[in-house]
Amino acid sequence: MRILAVEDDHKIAAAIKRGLAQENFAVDIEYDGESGLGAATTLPYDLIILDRMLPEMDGIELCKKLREQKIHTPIIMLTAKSNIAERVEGLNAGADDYLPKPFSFEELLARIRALLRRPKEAQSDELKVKDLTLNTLSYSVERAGKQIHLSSKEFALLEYMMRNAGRVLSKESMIEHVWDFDADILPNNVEVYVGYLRNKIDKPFKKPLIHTVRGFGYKIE
Amino acid sequence: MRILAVEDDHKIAAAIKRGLAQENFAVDIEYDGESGLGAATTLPYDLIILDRMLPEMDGIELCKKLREQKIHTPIIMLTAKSNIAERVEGLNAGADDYLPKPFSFEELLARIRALLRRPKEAQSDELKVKDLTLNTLSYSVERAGKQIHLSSKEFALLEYMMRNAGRVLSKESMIEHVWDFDADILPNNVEVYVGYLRNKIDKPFKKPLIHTVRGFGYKIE
DNA sequence: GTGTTATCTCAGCTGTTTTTAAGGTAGTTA
DNA sequence: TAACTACCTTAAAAACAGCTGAGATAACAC
Repeated sequence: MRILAVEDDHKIAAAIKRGLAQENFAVDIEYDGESGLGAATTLPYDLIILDRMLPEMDGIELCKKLREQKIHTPIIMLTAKSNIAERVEGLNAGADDYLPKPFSFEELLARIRALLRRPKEAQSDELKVKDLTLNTLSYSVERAGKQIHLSSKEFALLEYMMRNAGRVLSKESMIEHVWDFDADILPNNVEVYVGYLRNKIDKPFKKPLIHTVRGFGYKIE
Repeated sequence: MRILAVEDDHKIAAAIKRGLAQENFAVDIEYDGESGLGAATTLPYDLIILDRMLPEMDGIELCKKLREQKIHTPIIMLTAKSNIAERVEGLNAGADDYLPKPFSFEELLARIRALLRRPKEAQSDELKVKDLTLNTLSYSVERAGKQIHLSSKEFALLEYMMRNAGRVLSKESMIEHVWDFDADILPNNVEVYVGYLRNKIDKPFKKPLIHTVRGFGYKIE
C-alpha cells in the first residue's frame, strides 16, 4: 500500500512517515501543493493525506484538481480548525474524510484503515448474513449449504436487504429501491414479498433472519 | 459528491432525489434543458443524470453542449426507449452510460457507483446517555447491555429526548416533535408515554435517567 | 395454444399500539 | 392542614400495522 502525504510541517510529516512505515505502508512526502499534485498524478497511490494549508496550492485546491482529473484515490484532509463549514468545504472538494488537528497517530491510522477497507467491501459480489449467502453474479442464494430458488423480485428485495444488513428499511424505501419508479406499488405488496422470502429462507430453518420492526419496516440480521 | 439530475417528470425526479440523498449524495434537480445547462456550467458536479426527453432542450443536445464546453463530468442518460440506435446516439453525444426506462433505483445506483468508482460510506447513528444506547439505523435500544423493545411512538419520543439530553423539554415541544402536526394530542398523552418509557428503561434498573421537572417538563440525563 | 410461474391486489384476521378518561398521588402555597 | 395544581397510573376503547389465503392478471416456456 502506497500512501502520499502532502504536509508542509516537516515535524508532522516525519512523524506520519515514521508511524506509517512501521505499519508497513510505503510513504512518500511532498512539502507543497504543486509537488503534491505532480506526485499524485504520476504515481498510483492507494491513499492521499492532504494538509489543508499548504504553500503554492492549498489542500482544497489540490483536492479539486485531482478529482477533476478523475483521480478517485481516497483522500484524508488535515486541518487546523474543526468547524462545520470547513469540513463541508473539504468534503465538497472531493475529500473522503477529514481529520482536525491536533490528532493522534492512532486516529489517523484508524481513518486510513477505514478508507482502505471500503473499496473491497463495496466490490464484493457475495453478500453474507449469518449462514445465508447471496451471489449477485450467479444470481444464486443458499442457506446452510442448501440452494434456494428465488424469483427475480424476491432476489432483488433480498439483495437490497442484505446490502443494508442490520439496518431497518421502510417499505417505502424498499419500493423505491426494488421496484420501477413508475410502478404504483402498495406497501402491502412488500409485506407479501417479505412473506414469500420468509417462507423460503426462514421457515425451513430454525433461526429467522428477517425481523419486523413494527412501525418502521424490516431488517435482516 | 454532488449530483445534478435533469428530469421533467416530477415524480421520478423526487424519487431520484430522495433515494440519492439517502445514499449521502447532494442532489440538485432541474426540470428543463435550459436550466439544466445553466446549473451544469456553473456548479462543479461530480455526476449528471440527464433525461433524454426534456422541455426547452433535449438531453442529447444538452449533453453535446456540455462536452463542447469541455465539461467532462460523467453523464448518465435516461431514456424511454431502449433500442440500439438511441443508445449509440446518446453515447456519441458524449454520455458515459445509458439507462432505459423503466428502471429501478438499484440499477441507477449501480451505474452511478460504477461511474464514480466510489464505495458507499457507512454511517452509524448512535445516541448515548449513560448506559443507555439508541441506534437510529437498526432502531434498537439497549441499557446496560440488555435489549429493550419499544413501540414506534416510544422510540420516537426517546430519540427526541436523547437528542436533547440534559435539556428540559416541555410536553408541548414533545408533542410538536414526536406527533403529527395535525394530531390533537393532550399533554396527558405525553405523561402516559413517559410512564411507558420509565417502565421499560428506568424501572428495571437502579438509576433513573428520565427526570420530571415540575412545571416545565422532562429531561433525560 | 396450454400449462406454469411470477406478480400484484384484496379482504379478513390478529395482536399491538395509541389514545382517552378517570381516579390517585405528591409536591406547593397559604 | 387544607386547597390547589401538576403529575402519575391504570384500564378499556379505538385505531392501526402487519400477516395470510385466495384470486386476478400478466409473463413465460413449451
